Formats: sequence, C-alpha cells, structure tokens
Amino acid sequence: MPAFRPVDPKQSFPELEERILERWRERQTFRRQLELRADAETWSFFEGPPTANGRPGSHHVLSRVFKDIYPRYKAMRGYNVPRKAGWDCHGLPVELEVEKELGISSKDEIEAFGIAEFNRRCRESVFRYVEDWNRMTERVGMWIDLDDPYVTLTNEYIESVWWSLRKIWDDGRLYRGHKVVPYCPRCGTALSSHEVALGYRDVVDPSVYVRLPVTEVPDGSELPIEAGDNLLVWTTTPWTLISHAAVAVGADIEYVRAQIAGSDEIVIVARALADRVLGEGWTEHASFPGSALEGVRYEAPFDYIKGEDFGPHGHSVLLGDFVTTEDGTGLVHTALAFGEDDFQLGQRYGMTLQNPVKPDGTYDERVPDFQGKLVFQHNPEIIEALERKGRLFRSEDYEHAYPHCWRCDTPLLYYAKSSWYIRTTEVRDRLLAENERIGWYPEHIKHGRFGKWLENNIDWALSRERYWGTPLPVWECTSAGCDEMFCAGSIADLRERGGEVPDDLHRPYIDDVVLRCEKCGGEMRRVSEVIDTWYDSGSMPFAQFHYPFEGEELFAERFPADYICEAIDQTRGWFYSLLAVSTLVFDQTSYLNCVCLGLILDPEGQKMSKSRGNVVDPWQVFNEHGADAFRWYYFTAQQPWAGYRFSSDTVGESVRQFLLTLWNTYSFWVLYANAEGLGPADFGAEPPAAGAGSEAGTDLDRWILSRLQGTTARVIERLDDFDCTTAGRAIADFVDELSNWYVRLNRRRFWDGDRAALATLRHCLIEVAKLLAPFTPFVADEIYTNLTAGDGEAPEGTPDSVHLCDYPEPMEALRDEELEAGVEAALRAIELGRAARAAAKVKVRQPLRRAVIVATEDERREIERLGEIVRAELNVKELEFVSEEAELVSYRVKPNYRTLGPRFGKLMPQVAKAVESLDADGVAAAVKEGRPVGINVEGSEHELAPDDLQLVMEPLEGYEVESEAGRAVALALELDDELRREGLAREVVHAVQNARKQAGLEITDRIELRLAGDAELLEAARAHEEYVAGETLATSVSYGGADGAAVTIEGSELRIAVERAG
RNA sequence: GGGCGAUUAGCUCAGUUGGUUAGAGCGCUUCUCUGAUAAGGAAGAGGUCCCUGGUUCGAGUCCAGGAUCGCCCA
Repeated sequence: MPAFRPVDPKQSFPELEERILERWRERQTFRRQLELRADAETWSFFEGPPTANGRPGSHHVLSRVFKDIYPRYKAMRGYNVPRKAGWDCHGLPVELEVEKELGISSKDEIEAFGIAEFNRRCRESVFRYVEDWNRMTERVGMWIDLDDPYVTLTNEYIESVWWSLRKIWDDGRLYRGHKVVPYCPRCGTALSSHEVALGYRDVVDPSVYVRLPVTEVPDGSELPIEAGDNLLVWTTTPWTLISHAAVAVGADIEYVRAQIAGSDEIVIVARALADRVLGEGWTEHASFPGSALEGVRYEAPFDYIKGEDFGPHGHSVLLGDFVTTEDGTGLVHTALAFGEDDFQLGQRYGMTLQNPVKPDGTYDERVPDFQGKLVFQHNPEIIEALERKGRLFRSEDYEHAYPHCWRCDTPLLYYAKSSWYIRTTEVRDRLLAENERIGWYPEHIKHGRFGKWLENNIDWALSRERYWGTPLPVWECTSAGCDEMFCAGSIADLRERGGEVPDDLHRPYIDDVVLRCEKCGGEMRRVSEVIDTWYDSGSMPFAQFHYPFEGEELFAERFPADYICEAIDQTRGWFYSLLAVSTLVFDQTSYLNCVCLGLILDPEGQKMSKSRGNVVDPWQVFNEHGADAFRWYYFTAQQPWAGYRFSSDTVGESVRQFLLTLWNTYSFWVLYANAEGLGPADFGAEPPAAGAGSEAGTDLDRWILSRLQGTTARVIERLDDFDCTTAGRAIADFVDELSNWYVRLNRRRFWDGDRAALATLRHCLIEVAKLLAPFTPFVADEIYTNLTAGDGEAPEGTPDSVHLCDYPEPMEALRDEELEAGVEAALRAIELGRAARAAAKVKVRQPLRRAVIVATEDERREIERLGEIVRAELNVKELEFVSEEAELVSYRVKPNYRTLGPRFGKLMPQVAKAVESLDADGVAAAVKEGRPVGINVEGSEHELAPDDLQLVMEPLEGYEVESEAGRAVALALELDDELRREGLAREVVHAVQNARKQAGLEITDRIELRLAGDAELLEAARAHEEYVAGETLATSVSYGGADGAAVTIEGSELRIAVERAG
C-alpha cells in the first residue's frame, strides 16, 4: 500500500522547486490545464510585451508574477484562460544597442553602414536575452505560452498594424503636420509626448536677462519710451537667441519704464516682476499696457539672421496671449522654430520661419562663430558674446526639470518640423467614456493620473525618422504638382497598385516598393518614416492573431481583455496606446481591468539602478529562498502599487513567517500518518462529497473546518477584486491558526493516530494548498500531490496536480459562527491562564488544582464545551466559573457610544457620566434580563435599552489574575503532595523524552527504561508509572542501577537509561 | 508652478460607514514551552497616528491650509 513521501522539515525550497518544475514538464501540467478548460467561458489576459534585448531584473519578476496569479486563479475557477506570450521588437532602444555595438552614433553613420545590415542586426539583438527571459519566466512559475508568442516584427504583425492605420486614415485621422515637436538631435527623430514623459530630469541651465535697445517707436505712438531704452528679455535657452525673431508681450499686462538704482540705465519690464528683476530702489518713469508696445523695433541680440528675413514683423514687439508674469521679465524672447508658442505666434503674424539649426542639432553655415557642437553646448560662448556686446543684463543658474531623450539622455530640442500625427483629440470624449469601463487597481488612477492625462490629450505624434520599426505605410506621388497620397492597409493593397512586395516588410526593402499613381499615373514612393513602437504594442489585441486577415475567432473570443497588468509608468505608455488604438479602430477599450505595479526600491528607499549598484539579481533570490518565497513576498508585503523596499533578506523573512509554518504543519502530518502506516487510500477522496466535517470528531475539528470556510469565502472575495494582498494575508492567518492552535491543542490525538484528527488536518492542508496554488504554485503542488497520491499514482478521479483542481468554495454547512466565538473565548482563557502562570512563575508542567475563569453565561457554556482542552493546556484539575456574584469580579457599566451618540448628541458627556454613576450590579441584572434602565440627564428622564449599555467585568485585586477587556483567569496556586508528585512525574517524562531524542530514537521506537537517583523523583515516577511509561513508549520501567546520563530536576539528580526494546 | 499619491512603534506594514485602552510582524530585553517547528507563548521597552486649524457629543479616520517624500505633467 502506497505511503506518503517522507517530508524533510529542513527542505530546501529552491531544490524542491526545481524538482516540481521537472514534474510539470514531464506531465505537461500547464498544457493540460489549458485543455481542461478549453471549452469553458474565456477569461482573457493580454501580455504587455517586454523587450528581450536586456536581462530581466527583479522588477520584471514583479510583473511576471502578477501576470501569473490572476490567470491561475481564474483557470482554477473554471475559466478558459489562454496565455499567449509576446515580444516587443521595434524601436529606438534596439537601434541604440546596435549603434553601441557598431561604435557609431549618428544617422549618417547608420546610412553609410547600410540600413539592410543595420536592421538585420537589430532583428538579432531583439532576441539576444530571450533565453534569459524564458528561464526566469519558467523558474518563477509563470505559466504563459512561450512557444507561440506574438512577435511585433513579423510581416503578419506589421500587416495588421497597417490595416489599423488604414482604418484611421479612412476616418481622416492620420495626417502630416508641421509643428514644434520634442526632438532628439542625436537620434534625429521626434518623440511622442509619452516618450518625453519618460525623460524629465533636473538640470541647471543658464538663466540670462538680455538688453534689447529700442531703435524705433511706431509713428504717432504716445508711448513714453525712447530709442536707447532697453527692453529686457529672459531666457533659459541662450542658444535660441541666435534665432531671435521677435519679442512677445501680454496686451493686458502692465509694463513700466524704469530707471535702475545707481545707474542711468532705462529698462522696460512688467511691473509685477520689476522688484524681482531690478532689485530694490528702481524708479518708475512711466507705465503702460503691453498693447502699447506693439510694433516697437529694437536691436536683436545677434545679427546672423536679419530682422527682415522673418518678414515685416521681424525684430519687433508683438502681442502674445501666452505671456505671463510668473517668471522672467514679462517680455518673452521668441525664436519661431523652437517653441510651440513661438511657432504659433509666428504663424499668426505671418512670419517666415528661419531655422539655423540642422537636424543633427548643430548650427548651419549661417552661424559660423558657433560650429561643431550641439547648440546647447554653445551656451557659455553665447553668454560671453552677449557680455562682450554689452547686452548681458544678468546671468545666473536656473534649476528646472528638462526633458531628455529617454534612451540616449541627450537634452531634447523643441524643434519645428513635419511629422505624422493621429488626431486622437477627435476621440478624446470616447477615450474618457471607455476609461469609465476600466477597473483600475488602485482605483484613483482612473480619474487621477490616467483620467487627467486623457483630458489633456494631444494628437499622437506617430512618426519616427528612424530605421528599425514598422514602416509607415503611406506612399506619395513624386510627380511635380501631384499631391496624391495612398495609405496601404494590406500587402494586397500594394500588389493591386503594382507594387513588388518584398519578403521583409522592413526598411530598406519596403522603400523600394514603387506604386502607380491613380491620379496622374506617376510614380509613388513611400514616405521615409517608421512609426512609434508604442503603436505596435497598442495594436497587440488584434495584431497578435494577424487579425483581420486571420484569427477572427480568436480575436472575437479574447477581445477585450479581462485583465492586464504592468508597472505604473505605463500609464502614458502601454495603458494609453492600448486604449487609444482600440478606441480609434474599434471604438471601445481593449481591457476591462488593469493592475498597476509600483517601483522596486532598495531597503533605503532608493531606486534600484545599475549605477547605484543596488540591483538585486532575481537569481540570487531564487537560489537563496526560491520562487514561492519571492512570489509570496510580492503578493503579501503590501499593495503592489505602493512599491517595495526590497532585498533578498526581506524575502527570507516572508519564508520564515509563512512558508515554514505551513511546511512544518505539513511535515508533522506526514510524520504521524506514516507512523500509523496509513496511505492515501485510507482517506476518502478529496474534496469529500459531503464535506470532511462528517467524520470530524471534536468541536475543535468542526471549529477549524468552519474557519476554513470563512477563510475560503474571504479569499475568493478578495481575489475577485484583484486584491491578492488581503487574500494572501487571510490564508496566512488561517495557517497560523491551524499550526499554533489546531495542531498544538490536538497533538495528543495525532500521537494516538486519531483518524478524525488526521483526516481533518489533511483536508485543511489540501484545501490550503488549493487556495495557495495561484500564490505559491510549487509548495502548493508538493503538498497537494503528496497528501492525495503519496508516493504512488493519484487515485482515479483525483487530479495529479493542484493546478488541475477547482478552486475551493466555502461549504456553508460547515460554518458555525457560534462555535467560532466559543473557541475564541476558550483560546483567550488559555492565553490568560498562561500569562497568569508566567506572572506567578509556575511552570506549565506543574499541575494546579483549579483555574477560576471570569466569563459571561454565554462564554461559560462555550468554554465548558472545550473544558478538557482548556484544563490540559492550563494543566489544572478543574475549572471554576464566576460571574457577577463572585468575589473575583466587579462590573463597570459603559455607555454604547455608537447607539447613544446619534440620539443624545451634545448631551453625550452628561449621559456618559449618568451611566457610569449607575449601580453597576443592578444595571447588570437588568441588562441580563433585557429590562430597560432609566437615567436622569439634566432633569429629564431617559430610558436606555440593554443594547445601549456595555458591561465590563473587572477582576478584583488580590488574586493571581491576568485580565484584559473584561475577561480574566485566576489560578489557585497552593500545592499539595499529590500535585507536587504529579508535577515531578511530568518533569521525569520531559527528561526521558530528551534522552530519547539524544539517543536518536524514532518517535515510534519502544524502549526499556531504567531510572535511578533522587528518591523523591523515583517515588513520583513510581506513583505515575503508567503515565510515564505511556508517554515515553516504555515497555518496562525499572528503578535503580541506571548508568545513563544524569539530569537535574528541581535541584535533584536523576539518571536515565533508555534502550530500544527488542 | 500644476496633478496624483503617501506620511501610524527603531524597521516593514494593518487599522472596517467617525465610537472612547491604536494593533501585528521583525529587531531588542527578560522569562517560558516543546517527541512537528528554522518555530510557538508571555511580559517589558518603544507612539505628538507629519503639523496647524475646522466640522462633530466624539477624529488615526471627514474638511481646509501647510510640511516632507515619491511619481507624473509643464
């Protein structure tokens, strides 16, 4: 008959997990779970694709395990939960890696190297660490189909993306615009707003105030200023002064003509800023609104570009509604090409754009004095030049957040150029409406960070002037005068227009596809851009199936996703691109629930980064503590979005706290089941049809089963709300109760091989294993498989893995809340009694005559049900109960604020006083009989119902009593000879047990016991010989002549010899 | 400068619709129990629930302002 696999109490979890992984591989457990639920209702999960061109770190483990727990849970709840992996392949990060490898850093160099070879290397690079990812994913126990991932670089994927762009094109929402965009001069491409958001950093920039001497005031102006007065402008980007086009002022802002203290210099600034800019003591000569300044001409800071090159308004004062008096001078230096406001202003005044900065971020030939470096690196020289020309009014440092390229860290330029946009602003209301349908965890993301972001939506800057990405499928006619454009929505579209479709849809091959213009018959060529890689990942709901070209059923079944999960920084990344693409294409959200994960910090609260050297390698944690420990820590340490202060040691803590407690309980069970020679067949099938309670023998059995039902209900409720933190803690509480109360109080039954106790604990462990399966899939499966199948095959009808089971559901018939309350009272009595023993310094081994317990009638009844256990735990011969009449206790009456507060309001303090001055014993009697009690408050009578009063029992002074919150336990401390002898007999047993242990005996070994030494001890042993022999499994006890080890008991010597009985 | 979030014991965190002694774990000290336990139990030390106002009979909890930290935006 098969037995249970023996359990090593010192089991290494990492080693165990490797073994279980092997078992899953052999038995194909994941595949079988998918098949088991294949026909069930689908619960859809979308994988946000990682990029595999870097090694996975601890933060990736976090998202891996959160992407695993809810799908596992839902699969056990009976849903079909397909889990398709995915890889994000395109984009700048990949190109950068390859650039680094090649030792190049500009687009010219890439083109000289050859786009074909460059992209070939990108394609290779994307999967460089895919094996590391796969190993980590498997090791952490994430079940996802890594053999059939979607890959954003395939022709199929690209074609689906094209199809969606064509849809957007047909809706008139894909357009080419000329705007000032955040632009990385090193990468040579514009960035979308969500990319910009990734790169803000605090930097110190120069902050300069520049004099612009007035040359001409418009004819007929009453303006009280003169040629030679200085307009003061302020900028933190001195390099843009080269391109200075105009000064903007606010029409309604008040300006002053001011003389600076101790100088005859006259300057023009906004009044509101004059103190700050000029310091104390300036003199006002005149004031006027900004509107009066319009048309004033002045001398520009530099003359590389003439005023007339900008048109008639060049180098003159203009009115701009964006001017504020928050900082600067109230006169804004305007360089048309380098700011959105500047650009708009130029357009309104019909100015000609002049941009002396080349796409590579350096000045062109018009600026011969500043050559060779990125424009902002010329700032110091430009400030010097201003100084030399006497134009520098003041220069200081200015610390502010400035966006940098999120991958190469180059400061961005705001730069006027043409790019392709999606008119997302047109669907903003739809985005907001669909956001309402999404369940956010934490909830505040919906109307907070994400909702606010949607409200401020701007058009999606889609194009990138790069190489390794999904090509923008727009062709334009090259014939002069023909402006025909065509957006391809499929490969077939290209063929139809006469295109030769290459085997690889990437650049440079796609650039060779020439189409026929339907309008003029000329040649159409593709625009040069590729698209934002965020658009790729946002398209995964359909592109992962090559929808709509194939995969129609899969798409219909899985769209929208019930669940996605990523780090919170994806608010503007994937969370947005997913919602935006599906709203544009399908007019609805593609996900219904979204769990956001926080940052991983080191124990000091610092962000983990390679440069700080505080990164924890996940493999260190796997090898030291195991994947279950890692997972358990992430699931239960705190709500995941709060972030983690993380180290390998904190994971170790969670092992000790929880996993070891569980493991010890489990190994305890197996030890005794095997000692009884039992095997799985000796227990009924799990779960038992009518519930395990049917064979439960005792109140404690029924109690722990009732607690199990409550725990199960709570866990399901929390997991359904994506709250594994509270769910996990509920399981931990149960396991703690199981180990520290149920097992401890029933230890004797296990020694005796009591079937009901063994069955009850087994059932609890199996159900806990099922509850835990989504959390800690390894240890859960180990416990489950051993308890159900032992070292043999799983019995007919019993799944061979916990992951093929149904998740437990609470069995209401087994719940007994009255019993739970009663046991609770008994446990409290035990705790108080032990505290009283500690206070009296009387060991638990010393029996006492009597414990006096203060309890209400209800509590007394419950405690008496468990009287035997309470007596055994407290080691007393009898329990005595006292209530109101007893000398041990007095009553205090307190008002029930919750009921009386609303009724009496302001009078509460007086009510409280009146209640507490009542005769407590009289009130107690009334309350017990359910009679109302009258009080007098400020002269008027009020009647209080029993519910309005709380009785607090307080023990009287003078006893060895421990009490809390109205409960108390007192111990009778006097000893007689009989009690003393019994106590000594227990000491002897204790000593013999230690001797057995030292002799290395198995717990089932019988012994021959010889005792010698102190007469009183021997007498005690003789008096209780049956007890001593029974406890120590002695087949015989003899006295005298023992040559065994000596121990000291109560100051006397005892020599013990144990020998295995034949 | 704006938005969102956080702030409870030395550390990591709980704290129900506002209800009258604010909790747990870890760590520390002392004691104890143990034939499952790397554990368990008891006691002790450790709190301005970030601050200031307000609402209320009553505020860790609600409101306003402020401070500090984090993330995001400009």
